[in-house]
Amino acid sequence: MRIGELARRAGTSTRTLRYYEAHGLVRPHRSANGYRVYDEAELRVVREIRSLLAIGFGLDDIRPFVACLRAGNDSGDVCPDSVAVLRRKLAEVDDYLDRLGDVRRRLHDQLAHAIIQREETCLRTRGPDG
Amino acid sequence: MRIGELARRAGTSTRTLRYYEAHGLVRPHRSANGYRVYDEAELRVVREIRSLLAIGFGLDDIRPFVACLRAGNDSGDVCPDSVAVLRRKLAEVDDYLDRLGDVRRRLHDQLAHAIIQREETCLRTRGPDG
DNA sequence: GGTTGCGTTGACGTCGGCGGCAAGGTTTAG
DNA sequence: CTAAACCTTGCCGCCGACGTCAACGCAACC
Repeated sequence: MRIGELARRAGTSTRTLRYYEAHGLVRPHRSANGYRVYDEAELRVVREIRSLLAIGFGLDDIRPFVACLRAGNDSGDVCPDSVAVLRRKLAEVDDYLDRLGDVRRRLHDQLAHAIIQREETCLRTRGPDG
Repeated sequence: MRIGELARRAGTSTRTLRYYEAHGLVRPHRSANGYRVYDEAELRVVREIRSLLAIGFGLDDIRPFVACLRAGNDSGDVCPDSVAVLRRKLAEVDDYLDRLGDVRRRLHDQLAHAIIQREETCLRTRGPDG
């Protein structure tokens, strides 16, 4: 399979596949004319990469998952390094959820306060009877 | 007040203040020698900017709040444009919280699955008695 | 043999909020 | 007089996952 077909089947671009390769995540062979040739298993790899990117992983975080797949496992998740990353990411997400919750509260309060202020201004401007 | 003093009092850098100015958020006068001169009210403005940046606003989002302060209001929140931004941001944060919750669940499930897989592998390798 | 559609490498652009440096001018303190 | 501490403008660097050319080679079809 060449780069165009893999890109289509993985739902991405050739640029992206070359980018992953440059970062050591995908490993094609080369045909006589220099074209990249991917074997079937790489589709799985690319899908794993895309899936993890989609939930906020960086390419560096993803490397252990790819290695895990390449080691012959059914899932990229089951190797110790992958599990370590999953744990770390879960902690990060929990942290971020906390902070985002704080932000939400602050936004909510600011909004409530702003609306009350506007109502009071409105009353002062137009008299207590509205 | 010149740029260095404002930077110190606002807890930021001169580079940052020039950046805000380039983006139309802060408006110093100029003294005869070309130095930026800020009046006292700008400290309030810069603090508003920093506060909103800290909770994830972009400079474009912040512009209405600055205008609101400059219009003489005690708070940058009370003007219609600011309220609109607050509403929009609250909605964005809610969306993001939802998606992050989904991500959290997926991470949690993946982690649980990975650990179960590892235990099973362990049992198969070392026999049912551990 | 010309066109079309693959492939290759290389390099620059994107977004946003700055950091940091260069190369100067100004002011103040000693 | 000089050094230090301010200030000015301008421009490149950063991060990360690519998009988007440019300029070329290879393959296949009519």
